[in-house]
This record gives sequence, structure tokens and C-alpha cells, in this order.
Amino acid sequence: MVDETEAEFLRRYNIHDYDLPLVSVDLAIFTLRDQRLQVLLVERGAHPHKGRWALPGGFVDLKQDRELLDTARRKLQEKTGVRTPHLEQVVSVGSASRDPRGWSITILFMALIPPVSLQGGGAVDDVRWWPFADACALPLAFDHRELLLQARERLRNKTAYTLLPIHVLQPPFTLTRLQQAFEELLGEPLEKKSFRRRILSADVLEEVGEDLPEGGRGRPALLYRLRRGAEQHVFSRVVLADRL
Amino acid sequence: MVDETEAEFLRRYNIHDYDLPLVSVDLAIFTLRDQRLQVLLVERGAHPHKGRWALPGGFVDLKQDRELLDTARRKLQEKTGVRTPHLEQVVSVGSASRDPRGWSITILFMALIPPVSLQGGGAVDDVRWWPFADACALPLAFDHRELLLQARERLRNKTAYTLLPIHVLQPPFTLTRLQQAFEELLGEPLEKKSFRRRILSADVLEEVGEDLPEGGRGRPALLYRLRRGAEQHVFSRVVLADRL
DNA sequence: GAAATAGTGTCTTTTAGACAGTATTAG
DNA sequence: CTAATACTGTCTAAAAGACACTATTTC
Repeated sequence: MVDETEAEFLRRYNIHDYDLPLVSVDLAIFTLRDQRLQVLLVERGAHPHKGRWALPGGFVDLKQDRELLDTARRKLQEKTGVRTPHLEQVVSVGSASRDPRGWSITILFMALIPPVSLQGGGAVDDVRWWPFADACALPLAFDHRELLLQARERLRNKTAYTLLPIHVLQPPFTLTRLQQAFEELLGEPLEKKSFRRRILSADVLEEVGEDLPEGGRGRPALLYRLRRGAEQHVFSRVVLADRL
Repeated sequence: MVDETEAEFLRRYNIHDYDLPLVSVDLAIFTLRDQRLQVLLVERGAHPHKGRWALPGGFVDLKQDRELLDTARRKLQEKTGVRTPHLEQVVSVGSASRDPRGWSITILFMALIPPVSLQGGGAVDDVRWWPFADACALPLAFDHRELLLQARERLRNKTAYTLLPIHVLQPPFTLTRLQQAFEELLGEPLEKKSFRRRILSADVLEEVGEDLPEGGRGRPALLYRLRRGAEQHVFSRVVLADRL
């Protein structure tokens, strides 16, 4: 054993000799519907916490998933049908107490998608969009309320210095719509002129025509979409620096 | 089974019925020694990748650790003896291929500590500080080179809008020392006046006397330490906005 | 005095905040 | 015309960049 090779070591190695934590991936999937931030929840059809609303998620499938992001993408597509969203890792939380089945870890992801209607295809689980505040007021499963709040926090923070809110809109969009999305995700109103100057001078949007406003009344607005490669744009100053 | 209670479900539930990934916690422990960013590595004394240098880390101990942060704190104290460092989660990485023992996940933490000499107490493993660039040039175990680079990236980013570099200094320190720490972690020189204005006007430091410079020659410098509660200070503007 | 290090004065540049103004549409 | 919505002009304020300047020490 002293001079054992790595191959010999691996032949002897049995993963079942060790106590391992449970590992799941959970998703906070956000969108903007009716001008409000909404989050996708599923009603659990199985124990534990059967009947409670929870973030969509599940265990890593060691056969099917090659990496963590695959698990997240798979779950997102199962629930929403969306394939190319904004999807980013938020944090991992693990403790002996968060799941009654034992020591458990979850890797939390956050997804931003344009509003889609849900194809009720889900087997046992009931799935629906909840306005963010309503979701927080529910008695969520596990520690999903804290997870949801952490994702919300990340969303607010990054809204202050990136273009994240663009991903909850269906392009093309007007600058007014975009500003409303930023305001809803920040939870604060923004100055119109400052907002437009900031976005336009960053040169991250492409003009793609114009359109009358919703009500049919008023001056037509220019339509935009995100310029290719501009997803990663980072502003060097934060908006609303004193109010956040 | 249809109307099984949660208690009944949990009685039947056996964690060993499922395939679970391996879960480890790894640490990128940074400090500043001889004005250079250095990182702590251990030479692996066991398979796999025996003999290679690696980030310190290990498996979550389901008996001993109540949460992920406990595992990170335990590993940090084992290697450095440091108890109250800056310690933050960076990212989790998981895939089927990153560890020859099987599907494996690591939760990467980053620690910043003042320079300490290592009590060679480590059992089999050899432990030492490496200048960052040298560490990157080594053939590290597993995907630890990528992990190290991700931690470095986080460190550089946060140096541009927080006080992170303060944690690699032994207080009290002069503003010149602090600026050198910022510069080393950013990899870029900073303007003296801008730096001092930024730090002093944020009101995050406490004056605690003064001292002659290292060489004994030159005007004495004021000494500072971090004001209580100021660890979390966030600047609303990023430094070197155009060069990063 | 010179050399070395600490610290300041002040002008410019960038970009956000405020807010009143003009432009273009439907009816 | 009015109402509604889109968009602009322009002043102020805050903070970073640049860089020359002064201050205090040892020798």
C-alpha cells in the first residue's frame, strides 16, 4: 500500500464507503409579467414538505448531467421550455438541518427569462408564476424562502451596474419598457434622462424600428434589442448609489 | 403509500439508495508576503494526484460540520491556525470528469489573512506559500488551476470597489502599505492622491498613532486600522474603471 | 544641505441627479 | 385644440485622474 499506484488506488476506491451529503440544484426563475417581478414555484407532490410551494430543482443526475450547469439547464427546460436564458450560479448552501433526509447541499441558480406561459406538462407537481412578494409570504419548503431572498438580492445588486433586466423582456422593447423593468427589479424609480443617457451612451443597444405606444396614443417610440456581445457590459458606476 | 405521512416517508428513506456526487470544500488562501500576493498550497500525500500541489480542502465531515462554512473554517484553521479571517464563498464547480473517483462537486472558498508562518504541523501533507504566478505555473491537482484563477478574479474584482485588501495586512498599517496592497491585488498602479482621498473620505479607517518608515528615513507616517463595522464598505464607483 | 518618504492643492474629466423643456402621435 | 407618450437641453454635484507641490524625517 505504501507504493500503491493511482490506478490501484482507484480500483480499491468505493464511493459507498463514505457518508456523503445529498446534493440538489435549485432555481430561482424570474420574469416580468404585468410589469411585476414574478418567480416560478412548484407545489411539491412528494415528501418531504409535500404540498408546500418550492423553488424548482432536483438532484443531480449522475448519468445524465455532465456538469452542474447541465442540471440547472435541464430543470429550467422541464419547467418552462426555455433553452437560452440568462442563467447564473448564485450561491451554495449546505447544512445538517436544512433537509429532514439528512446533511444536504443545494447549489442555487438564478434564471431570467421573458414571460412565457407554462405548458402544464408537469407530472405530479403543480407549477405557476407568483408575484415576488406573494411568493415570499408563502410557507415555502425547506429554506427556500432564504434562497429566494438571496437570489432577489443578487438580482437587485446586479441591476445597479449591469444590463440584467434586459433578459426579462421580450425583444424588441422601448426604452420606456426597459426603464420600467430596471425600476421594478431595483424597487426604486429612476430619472428618465439619466437612465437613457446611461444606456444609450454605453452603446449596448441596436435600433430595430419604431412603434406606437400601447394605448395607441402618444409619440411613437424607437424599438431596441441588445447588441450582440453586450450582455456582459458592466457600468463603472452604480445607479442610485445613495439609496441602495 | 398514497397517503403516507412525512414521518413514514422519512422512516423508509435510505440515503444509500441513491447515487450521490462526492462533495468537497476547497480553499484559496491568499496573503501578502514581501509585497507579493501569495497563495497556500499543499502537496498531496495521497491518491489521486499524489505528489501534486493542490488547494487545501477536504470532504465535508457530516459528523463534525454543521454547515459548509464550518468545513471551510476547519480546513483554514488546520493549515494556518488563523481563526477570524475574511472568508467568503466563491463558486461551486461540479462535473463527472473533474475527479477520477467519480462525479464530484467542490465548493470553493477564498480566505484573506495577514502573513503567518506555517506551523509545519501538517501530518503527511507538505504545506507552503507560493507566489501567485508560480502557483499558476505548477501542474496543480484536479482542476485546481481553474479554481485558483476564479478566486484570483474575484479578488481583483472586489478590490476595485471594496476594502478587501485590508485583510492581507497586519494592522496597524500606513496608507502607503495599504495602497501597495491594493496595487498588488489589482495588478495595476494607483494614483496616490486619488487613493488617499477615496479611502479617507469613506471614513472607514481609525488613526492609531504614527511610525517612521521602514528604512528609518523619511517623514513618519500615520498608522491606521479598519474601523469596526467598515469591513462591508462598498464604494459606489469602481477604481481604474477603464483599465479593468 | 541632500535623499527619502508622507502627505496636499487644485485643475480636469466623467457621469449621475434634477427638472423643465420640446416633439410627435391619436382623437 | 387636448391628452398622452417619447425624447432632449442643460445645470449641478460627486468623485476619479493627473500631476506638481509642500512637509518631516535621517544622514
